[in-house]
Amino acid sequence: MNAEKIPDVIIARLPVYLRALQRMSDSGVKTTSSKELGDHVGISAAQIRKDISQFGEFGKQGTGYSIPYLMDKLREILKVDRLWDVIIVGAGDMGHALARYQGFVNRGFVVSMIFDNDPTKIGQQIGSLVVENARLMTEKIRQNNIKVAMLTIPAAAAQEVTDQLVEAGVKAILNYAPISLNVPDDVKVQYIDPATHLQRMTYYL
Amino acid sequence: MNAEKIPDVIIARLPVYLRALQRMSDSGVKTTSSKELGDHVGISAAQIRKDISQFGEFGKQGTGYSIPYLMDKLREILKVDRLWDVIIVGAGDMGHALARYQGFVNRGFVVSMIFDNDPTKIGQQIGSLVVENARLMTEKIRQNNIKVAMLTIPAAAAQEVTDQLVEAGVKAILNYAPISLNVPDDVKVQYIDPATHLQRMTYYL
DNA sequence: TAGATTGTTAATCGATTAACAATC
DNA sequence: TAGATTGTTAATCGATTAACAATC
Repeated sequence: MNAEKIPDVIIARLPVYLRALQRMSDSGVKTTSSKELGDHVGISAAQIRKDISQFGEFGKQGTGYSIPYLMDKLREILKVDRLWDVIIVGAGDMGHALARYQGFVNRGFVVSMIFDNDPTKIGQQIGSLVVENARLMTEKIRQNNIKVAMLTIPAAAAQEVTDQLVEAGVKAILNYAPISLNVPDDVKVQYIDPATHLQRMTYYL
Repeated sequence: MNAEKIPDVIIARLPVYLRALQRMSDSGVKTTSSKELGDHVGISAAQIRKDISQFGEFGKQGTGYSIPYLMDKLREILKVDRLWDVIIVGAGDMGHALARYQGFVNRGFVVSMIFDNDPTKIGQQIGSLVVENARLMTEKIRQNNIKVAMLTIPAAAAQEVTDQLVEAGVKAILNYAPISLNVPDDVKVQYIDPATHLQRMTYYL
């Protein structure tokens, strides 16, 4: 048990390590070193070792880390050694793409519902899901104890819907709307805004 | 003129400031303070002032910042006071969603081409674009002097296509494939991987 | 054993915050 | 003018790197 507060920057890197380990594992490799893993993800070996050692002694001197073992440990730490039900709010193009994305389930997530308030979209089939009426959203969130949501609606509606999600018990929001959200301290938000990400690179051009 | 190297973390925050200012501007506000802007984006007033002051004295004591003026300056700094042609590689669900996204053009970007290597997709119309043969990609990149690309292909093909993009002169890649890319120092990559972003939040649940 | 690589400490480097004189 | 808020300095805080003893 580790009582120390782990810095957010370290937590943010762990999924990247896990993703790289998954790829090594897929290609049949069983063992890696902090040097090799660091080369893969563009981070120094010292930092990799420091990050991992926050949670225990998962490596062996001389031989490095067992990939399956380290993956298990990282999954435990990140709490993705289970399947989280995730909802999508907004059945536009982005909502569609996420609903059909095959990459969630082996990384700890299942899209279990998708909502919209547009009558022409409600009832529509997307993959194995049917678009549900947004008016029922908070009720369904509570019934199914949903903690994780992805928000793919216009910026103008995003804060209001966020307030509903939070009120219904959602604690993690992946926000695709191009706006900063206001949430209580115990609710986490991650932002995905392609224009913002592009603007982080043009400075260097 | 500022010869000092501006830290990457500051550059990464500027698009967020710009986005918040745009929203204030849209709602008719003409002036803001570091305190108010900071409240909007969840960053301390001191940090906002420090960040902005790296580039000049854009505010006025007593009254704060003129929103249109500060937006102009941030756009100049980020080089989004112009329109960048951007290509999409991969015409799957995500490529579709990005090709039809309306949020680029007023933030400095125009999607000008989309490529795929799947014969059933080549020739397909998406919005105002037609899916082009990936075999022509490097040629078209050179012809049109493309510097920015979005990558929405499976992880297995991502590094190979990245090498082609780099070889053809692309300097900024927004990568939607769930894999870390290897690029030269003068090429920037931003990562968008919804599963990774979700995994950054489950730790806290 | 000899070589390799971890976990950890101490040193360095960088980023954030607090405080306030300057000034609109 | 009086109040508000900037730009900037110094202090604090936190993160990264380098180095190496421990050990597989």
